[in-house]
Amino acid sequence: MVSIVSVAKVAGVSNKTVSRVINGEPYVTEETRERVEKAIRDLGYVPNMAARLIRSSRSNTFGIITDYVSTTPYSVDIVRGVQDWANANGKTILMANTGGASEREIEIWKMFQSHRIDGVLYITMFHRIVDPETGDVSIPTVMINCRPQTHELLPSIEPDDYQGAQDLTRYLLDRGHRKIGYIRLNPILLGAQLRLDAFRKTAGDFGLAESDLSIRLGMEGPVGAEKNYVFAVATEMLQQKDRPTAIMSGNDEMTIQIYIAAMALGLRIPEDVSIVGFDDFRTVSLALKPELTTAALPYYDLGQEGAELLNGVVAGSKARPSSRVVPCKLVERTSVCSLEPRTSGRFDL
Amino acid sequence: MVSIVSVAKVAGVSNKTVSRVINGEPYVTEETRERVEKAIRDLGYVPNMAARLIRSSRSNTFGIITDYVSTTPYSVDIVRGVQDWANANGKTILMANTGGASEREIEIWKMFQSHRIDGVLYITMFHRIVDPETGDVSIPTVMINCRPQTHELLPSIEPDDYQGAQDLTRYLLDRGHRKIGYIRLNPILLGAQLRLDAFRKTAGDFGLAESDLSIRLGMEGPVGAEKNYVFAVATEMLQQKDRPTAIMSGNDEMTIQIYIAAMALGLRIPEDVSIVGFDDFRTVSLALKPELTTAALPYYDLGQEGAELLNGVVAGSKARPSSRVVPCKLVERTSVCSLEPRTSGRFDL
DNA sequence: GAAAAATATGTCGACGTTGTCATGCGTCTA
DNA sequence: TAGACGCATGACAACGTCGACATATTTTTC
Repeated sequence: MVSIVSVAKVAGVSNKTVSRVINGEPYVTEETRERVEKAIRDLGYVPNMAARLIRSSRSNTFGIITDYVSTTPYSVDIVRGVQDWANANGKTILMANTGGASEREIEIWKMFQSHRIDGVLYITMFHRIVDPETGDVSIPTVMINCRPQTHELLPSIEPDDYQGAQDLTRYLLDRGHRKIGYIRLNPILLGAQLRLDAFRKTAGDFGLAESDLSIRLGMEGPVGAEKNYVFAVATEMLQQKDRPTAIMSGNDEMTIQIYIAAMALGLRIPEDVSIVGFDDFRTVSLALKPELTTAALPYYDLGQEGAELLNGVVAGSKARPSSRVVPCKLVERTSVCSLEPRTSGRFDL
Repeated sequence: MVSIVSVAKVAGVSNKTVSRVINGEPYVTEETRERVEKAIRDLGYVPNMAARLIRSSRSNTFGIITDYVSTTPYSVDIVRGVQDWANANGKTILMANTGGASEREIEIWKMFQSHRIDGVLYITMFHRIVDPETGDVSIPTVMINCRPQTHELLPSIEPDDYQGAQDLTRYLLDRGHRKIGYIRLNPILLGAQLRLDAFRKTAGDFGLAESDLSIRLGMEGPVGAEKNYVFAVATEMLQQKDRPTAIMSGNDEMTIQIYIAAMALGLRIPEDVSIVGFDDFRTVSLALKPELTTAALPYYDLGQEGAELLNGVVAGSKARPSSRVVPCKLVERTSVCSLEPRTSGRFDL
């Protein structure tokens, strides 16, 4: 392997001078610099990170730990966000996933430590509460899409499920819907409660009575093996003589069944029922016709901001280990219609 | 940072002896070994990979390059497959994604080189033909879910789209379907042609005439901004007086619209039309009711086998740079019904 | 019971890089 | 014109690990 020494030899300078050129340090003549650069090109020299690390003990590397339950396919956008940030800032990414096994997790932390990682991003594939099994390893850590339960407060970045559901509810209210159905997400998901709370509160604040809201459970049970009531619940909801004019659902996946239930009853969307989803699973939200109005989880941004935050922590900013929250974005498509002249301004900013 | 030297000091032996213990070399007394191990535990010593690499110039690290068009959400299972293999075999994974930019790609290869990566897995998120932009870097490489176009033949691992479509077609024929509709995938996808060919050939071999097959284009245009005719095409197909008894579609995403089209026409699935998909996007195939019979792409296996193959290449097995193909798996659910007593054995193994 | 073999441990240097310090040279200041 | 200063470069050590080799101790062999 061609090293700094061979370059130095070819360029006729000392290895320290080559080092200076590589790192853009001052005090090198233009002429020397060019000679060295030519030698580098000619030899195809590439600096050896391992050697660099061994001297400076800064690896410029972040580790990513994921749990990787791939039921929520778009959450990998978090990783993409991190990678893009890392790329833009000259960091390297080491990746590992636990598959849920906690012995595995301990190994991973050891592995990270042995690579002298600068910091760790602990990423879960759905929004939840977890406690990282760090073993006795301590490396600066930021949690993304999850939050620690116990004492040891690690900074975390989470999606704002509450605000997302609030926006969707307002969107429906704004368009004149006064009887709204809500089919709930599996309650073991952290987002489920937040979204439901937002829905209730927002509708309540607007003046709707609890009787205007039909709130029903759509799924329950362990992730990956849940019981699914969505089709039945939606069918029932839509058969009431006083049926809702709009249905909100826990996520886009559930929405497919609501669509099918509606169509099976001969109802048109959005003329007869308006429907909104949550998550913006694009395989679903764009494939449904009419395309689905939904709230996009800010996965990519979570990744970017998480990396940014971790970088701050590593650099030593004594940042309060607070939990930051990133807003969801309402994606307006064509699954909702206005029932009456828009009651404008009611919820405008 | 605690190093081998501090351990040696505590244990009262030379650093070489510590090294021996760490690497499980012979010629160490049980008693010494225990003393050293205790010192390691007490100090929380973890070997420094960088230093190890610098000595042995084997990084035990694989790099992953992805293009990361996240339109095909489950293809990240490839990465999971690689990671699990790496974990089981003590390798580390460095990840980077191009986002499609080729300058970026060249940078990545440089970066990999500077980490003295042992080999590279070049992974695309949908099945296609690509030529890696390696710059002038040469590292052992295996391509997964894609295939090189030009001269420089790199080994590759691909899903067997042909066999998958063949299995699905046989499945329908076996159940008595003799008039079958087919809604084609975007032709710019490599799988599109393979799947269509398999469908045509298999139906033809069985004795169906071209007139028994209605083959229609469902999508076209650049990935991410394609034109979508699926709903219209499906509606039209199902309105023919002599309509097909079963419809195959390019992928599960398209299938949603076929379901909706069918329901809108008052047709029941599978009693009036049977439907099969392709890909097993579980957000869709499990969410549709009735659940969708489809062919699962072997993403996870692609990852595993790719890593395995790369390992062989790195170890120097002069393996022919052949293209290996991994079978798709038919996932039987409830979207297909039998039209007549099963013509058993026709296609049995 | 001496030579040979097997076992147990240590010394030293090298991997590729960069930080520290030293040196050489030209230019400015008083 | 001597001393001070700024710039350009080099010599050398050190980071943590392990391979090559050397040495010391025990066991086996005939």
